[in-house]
Amino acid sequence: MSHAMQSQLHLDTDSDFDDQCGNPSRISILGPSASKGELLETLKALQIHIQRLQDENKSIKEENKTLLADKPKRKRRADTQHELSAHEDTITIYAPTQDSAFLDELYHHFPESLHKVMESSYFSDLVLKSIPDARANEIKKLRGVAGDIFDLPSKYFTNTNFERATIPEIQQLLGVSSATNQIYKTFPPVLFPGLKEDGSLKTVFGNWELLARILKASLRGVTSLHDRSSGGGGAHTNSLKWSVHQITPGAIAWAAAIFLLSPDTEFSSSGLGKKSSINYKSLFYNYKKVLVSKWTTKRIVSIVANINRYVFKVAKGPAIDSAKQEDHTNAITHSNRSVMRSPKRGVVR
DNA sequence: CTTACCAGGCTAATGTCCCC
DNA sequence: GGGGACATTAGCCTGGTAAG
Repeated sequence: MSHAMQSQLHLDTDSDFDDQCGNPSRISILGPSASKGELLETLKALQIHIQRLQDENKSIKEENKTLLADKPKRKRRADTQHELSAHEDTITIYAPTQDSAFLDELYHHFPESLHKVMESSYFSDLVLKSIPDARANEIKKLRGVAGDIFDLPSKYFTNTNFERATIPEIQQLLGVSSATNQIYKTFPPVLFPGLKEDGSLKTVFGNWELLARILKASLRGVTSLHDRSSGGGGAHTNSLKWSVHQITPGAIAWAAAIFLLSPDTEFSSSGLGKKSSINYKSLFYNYKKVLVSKWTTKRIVSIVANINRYVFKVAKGPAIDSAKQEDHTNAITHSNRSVMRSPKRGVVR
């Protein structure tokens, strides 16, 4: 999977795309005389393959995130490199723990020249330690803009200890009836358009705008939300560093985790909320399962297209002519919009 | 005491604007 | 076009807090 790493080095995403999709050698597998049935068969196989690749891509991104968080970017860290070579090759990779499995997987994604370094306990300590750290930074960033994302006063979120459980609007989003009745659902109203729950999950994740805002803030930086006529640059955003050009089921599932709304003040690595006792980990897997299994359905496809457009389309120059966005997802966009604008969302800021 | 997490302040990187 | 001023970003550090 070194390809994913290479693509970090250059930002020309289009050429990547061409490499994979327009590669003549792949097409020639079929030969010029392929029948319609063969073509369809191949197309089907390719679609399945792509789906699998997207999933794989997601986990690689997760790994990348960790690694990049670790990479000695700042000068300060440079001197620690010397200690490494002197370090005895303590091998902690073989213990059958989850952490070790993770490291083992990382191991295979790296060039051989780095393997020695990776076997040092210094490396594993650093990697495992930086995971909560990177996550904390991400949460910190999102808390700062959570008010914008949810259309609620930002003071609800900037202070982690704010009594979010007592706020009626948040109770509605989470589907709890009162501050004392804190039983959380796997699919709370906030995941549905217009906060209308649907047990059959026919409309779940229909509130793509909310998910898209979370993902955009996370991937493109907080100011990308306000869509101002671009003030300045800034260090590379997460989407550049991770070479993310489209969202994945895991990304949506992550954005859907309702941690920001919950009364929890910290995101424990166990995936369990301390105050709320929400099992975020199982929520994540539930959401991901639904998304992956329905990834090719018309409804999810249009949601994904909407999110992708919102997050990744660069709104350069004057406002994009809405007529130009005419395509098959347009109808869905509009219908969703009208549903989203329910009276409940008219909260003053 | 150690570990895990987070907030706030700061640092280095980097894109855009604007004036020459 | 060249080169700062400026804005903005993620990452780092420190210190506080809570739990084991």
